[in-house]
Amino acid sequence: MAVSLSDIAERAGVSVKTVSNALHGGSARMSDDTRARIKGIAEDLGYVTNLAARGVRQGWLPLIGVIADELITSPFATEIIRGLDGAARSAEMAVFAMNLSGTRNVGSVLEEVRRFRPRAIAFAAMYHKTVELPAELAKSVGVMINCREVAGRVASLVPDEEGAAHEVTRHLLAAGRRRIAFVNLPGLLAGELREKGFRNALADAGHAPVAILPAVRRAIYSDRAPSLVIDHVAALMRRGDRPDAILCGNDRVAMEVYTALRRAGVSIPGDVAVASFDNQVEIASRLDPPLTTMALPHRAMGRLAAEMLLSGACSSPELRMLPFQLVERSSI
Amino acid sequence: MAVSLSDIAERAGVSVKTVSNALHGGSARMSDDTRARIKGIAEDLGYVTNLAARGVRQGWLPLIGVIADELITSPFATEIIRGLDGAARSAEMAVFAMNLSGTRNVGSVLEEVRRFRPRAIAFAAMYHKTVELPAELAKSVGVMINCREVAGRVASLVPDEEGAAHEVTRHLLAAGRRRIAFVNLPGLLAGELREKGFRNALADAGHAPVAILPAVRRAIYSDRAPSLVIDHVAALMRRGDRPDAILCGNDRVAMEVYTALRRAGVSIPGDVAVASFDNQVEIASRLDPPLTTMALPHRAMGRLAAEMLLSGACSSPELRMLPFQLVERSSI
DNA sequence: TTGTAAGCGTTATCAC
DNA sequence: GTGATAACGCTTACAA
Repeated sequence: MAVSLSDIAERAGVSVKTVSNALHGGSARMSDDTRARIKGIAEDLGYVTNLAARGVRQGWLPLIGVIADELITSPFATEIIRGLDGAARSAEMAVFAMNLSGTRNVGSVLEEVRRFRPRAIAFAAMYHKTVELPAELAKSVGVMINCREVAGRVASLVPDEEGAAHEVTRHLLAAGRRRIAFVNLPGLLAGELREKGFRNALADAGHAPVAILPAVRRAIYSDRAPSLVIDHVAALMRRGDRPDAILCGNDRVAMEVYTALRRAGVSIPGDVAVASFDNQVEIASRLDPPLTTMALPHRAMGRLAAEMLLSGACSSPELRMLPFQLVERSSI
Repeated sequence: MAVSLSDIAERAGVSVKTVSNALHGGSARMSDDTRARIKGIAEDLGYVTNLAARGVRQGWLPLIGVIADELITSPFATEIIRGLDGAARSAEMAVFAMNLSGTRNVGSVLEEVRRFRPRAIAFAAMYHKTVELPAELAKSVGVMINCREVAGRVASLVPDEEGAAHEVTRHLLAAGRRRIAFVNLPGLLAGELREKGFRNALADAGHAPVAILPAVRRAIYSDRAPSLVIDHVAALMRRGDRPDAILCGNDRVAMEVYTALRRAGVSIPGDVAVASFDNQVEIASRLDPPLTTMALPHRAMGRLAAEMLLSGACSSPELRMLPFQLVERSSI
């Protein structure tokens, strides 16, 4: 069994409480001498605080529980954890992530997390979406990250998709592009909002989109089959009014758009500028040419979530939209 | 404060112990009637087991602590967690990951993890590497995942880089390729071992490599600058004895090799076959043509690690190498 | 089958 | 400044 306060107390010839004060009681008044001596003994013995014991006493463990709606598999999704972790650490807390995979429902995972008596609980989605949380569960969750609770019972942090689309579209316009097409993600909330922002930005500038195409996600077919994006873009480039810029629903779509443009003998950005969303660095920085894209505010969402949870600022169930950041590379 | 066993006991008119038996004492003998009644009350009251309290009693929390040497940022690295998580869950345990980022050293993170009194601790590296663990820390760590402890004091699980390279090279040879070049990762253990397997496979078949080039990692320069891989491969293709296959150090290198080949007007796999390592799906499946690559055994390492930790089979500090899996797409 | 008492390591209360 | 003592919620040992 690990060394405990009483082991130290015995060795130091003082009471347990004194040891506790010396090691953990920040401002408890005691002689510097005693304190130093006790700390020395603790060090010698290899004492490590038992947070479980402290947890019984206090009613909670210094943990921020995170329920992730899918296995945290996408590279930028881990940025959410990174943000949470940084902010949590400042408060001497740790992040405890639990994945909601397969058939497990939110209720059972939430209970699993609650068994550990975390100080606060967040719910994080891997893709921006709407989530339905049963009323009794909503009470345990302090903040929703990258998703919105349908009933609006829980504070939510989401990326400002519409604003980002507006911004990147303005950027394309500022670069002199006028005939802009949008190859969108089908059936995703993010895609819907991005499209809205795109349309608004064009309308504000007095232009009309050349085309808005739904991208067919390769995953629907197979890992190996070519996606329909290629055909769509090929058709687009055969039109008389071919675009001079293509905005893509995300970086993965952009990767396929690049393939299509290449096959059509179109140069980027000479003939057609390309821009996108997500800043999935592995892809965006290695495409040829490197892709200009709007970076998702995942880290910021994580950090803000932790700050809200720990400061108890999650009382009002407001929806906060965080801005993307434009990452300029050379595809425009 | 949350509802406890005594709340249930009071309501049920029985002792705390009886409630404990009813809810947690799997085979404890008691009337089905009482048990059902108690469970009903627990349900009504919304009872959630307090693992912190149980932990004080037992001396440990049902956690597998994982110390990750870098922020878990690479998409396949999360597979390690996934593997651990699956196996841990079978044993009613949870995985508790702690990142070793920035200036924090292993000792302090290890202590941070130990404060939570996990049942077992694993150390996971994001890239296959050699790790030096101070002797006193090595004792707390049960297994090393994706890395090897220099002193050989701790059981280690690593990918069989050499075997994978041997296998994929044989695969290229079986496809009729004879003039194979290798664009390697510089300064990485994985690259070194992969190169060794590559050389051996060619030697076994009585061939010699056309060229072995160190890839210069783009990250060393900047997110936006082109990598030297492009120049290297261009030079390679201008040679009289140009290769009919290129094996790449990993999928990201392959992505740049694709760019270089494309610029050189070389078709894949018609003129040159390409194969690689990692199976970073986002990239490999979306390249044009989709990339044949050896998938890292991250999930298997995670699962095996958890099984070893929980069965106490980590006593012998042996090094186990797990096989990659060939994922055939259409670049060969 | 159920109850009682003790103990896990910590912190809080209050007395000295 | 320091020390008893109780308490947190749970499990174990033992008694009924």
